[in-house]
Amino acid sequence: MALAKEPTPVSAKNGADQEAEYRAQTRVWLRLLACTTLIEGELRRRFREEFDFTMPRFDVLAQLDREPSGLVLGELPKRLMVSAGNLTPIVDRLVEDGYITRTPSNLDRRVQIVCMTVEGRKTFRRMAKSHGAWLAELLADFPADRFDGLIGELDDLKGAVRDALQKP
Amino acid sequence: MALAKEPTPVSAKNGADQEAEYRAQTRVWLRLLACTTLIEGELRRRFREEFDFTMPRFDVLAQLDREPSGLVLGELPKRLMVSAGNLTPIVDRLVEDGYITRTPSNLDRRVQIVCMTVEGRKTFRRMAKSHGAWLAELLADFPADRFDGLIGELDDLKGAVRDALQKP
DNA sequence: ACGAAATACTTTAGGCTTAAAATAATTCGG
DNA sequence: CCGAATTATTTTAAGCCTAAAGTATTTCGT
Repeated sequence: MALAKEPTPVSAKNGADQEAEYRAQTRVWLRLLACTTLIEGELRRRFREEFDFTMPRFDVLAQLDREPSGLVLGELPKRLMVSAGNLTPIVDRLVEDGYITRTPSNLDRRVQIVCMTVEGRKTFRRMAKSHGAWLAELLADFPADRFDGLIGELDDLKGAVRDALQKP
Repeated sequence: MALAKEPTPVSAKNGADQEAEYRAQTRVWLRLLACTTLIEGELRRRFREEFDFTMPRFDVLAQLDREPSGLVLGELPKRLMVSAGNLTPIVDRLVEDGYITRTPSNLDRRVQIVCMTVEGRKTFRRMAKSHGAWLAELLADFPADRFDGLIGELDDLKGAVRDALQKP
C-alpha cells in the first residue's frame, strides 16, 4: 500500500496505473477519431461523386424515411445531434429540391412538420442502397464474427460517455 | 464450437446472412459516429470555454510538440488527415498568435518549416493536461480493463478500412 | 539547357457547424 | 387577463472543411 502522498488523489490508483490509464484513454479516443474520419471522408466523397449529395442531407432523409407521417422539425436536431440553427438551411434546400415538405402545425404555429415527398423517398432509397454497399465494401476486411463484439463495446462506451455528461 | 472458419466468400452467403452482415456493418458505423460526435462535441465545448481555442488548432500544436526541430508544413495535412488548403488559415492564425513560426526552407523555396515557439509549447502543455483530464472524466465509467481490447478492435477496423481504400 | 511534369502551398467557392442573439407564438402565475 | 417565462425556429458571426483552380518552384527527360 502506498504511503499517503501530499494531495490525496481522487482515485486510489498509483501514479503508474493512472498514467497507463490516461494513455489508454487517449489511444481509444485517437483510434475512434481516426476510424470515423476515414470512413466519413470516403462516404462523403462518394455521396458527392455519385449523387451530388451531402451526408447531412442524407441523414435528414434517413430520419424522415422512418416516419410516414412526418416529424416535428424540432425532433431533427435531437436525433441528429446537431444544433437547431444548423438544420435551417439544410431543410430549406431539401424543400427547394422537392425532397421534403415543411408545413406549419395548426395546433401550434411555432411548430413545423417536415415530411418526405414521394420523390424524396425514391431518391433516398436509391442512395441508401449505395450507402449500404459502400459500407460493406469499406468494412469487408474486418472479420464478420467480430462485429457484434465491437458493437457491444461501442454501445457501452457511448453509455459511459452519456452518463459522464449527465452528471454535472 | 464452430469449426475453424474459412472466410466465407460473398457468393456463398445466403440472403439472410448477407442482410445480417449489412445490419451489423451499419450498426458499427452508427455507433462509431455517435461515440465520436459525443466526445468531440464535449471536447470542443471545453476547449472553447476554458481556453478560447479550437480542436484543429490544438491538433496542429500536438503534432508540433513532438518535433523539437519543427515539421515541414506539408506533413501536417497527412498526419491530421485534412486537406492542405484547410490548414493554411489555421497555421496563419497560430503564427499571428505567436504559438508557432513558419520559415521558408533554404533548400527548397516551395517548402516551409513550421515550429512551435516557447510560448506555444507552454500553452500547449497546459491545454494538453486539461485535455487528458477531460478525456479521463468522459471515459471514467468505461471499465478500464476493456480499453486494450477496444483499442485492438479499432486498430483492426482502421487497418481494414485502409486496406479497402487502397484497393481500387 | 529547356520545356514539361511534378511538388508545395494558397486561394476560392460552397457547404457544414456552433454559439449567441433575435423573432414569434404559447403557456403560466397571479 | 396580462405580463413574464418558455418554447420553436431563424439569423448572424465566426471558424472548419473540401475540391478545384491558381502560383511558384523544382525536377526530370531529352
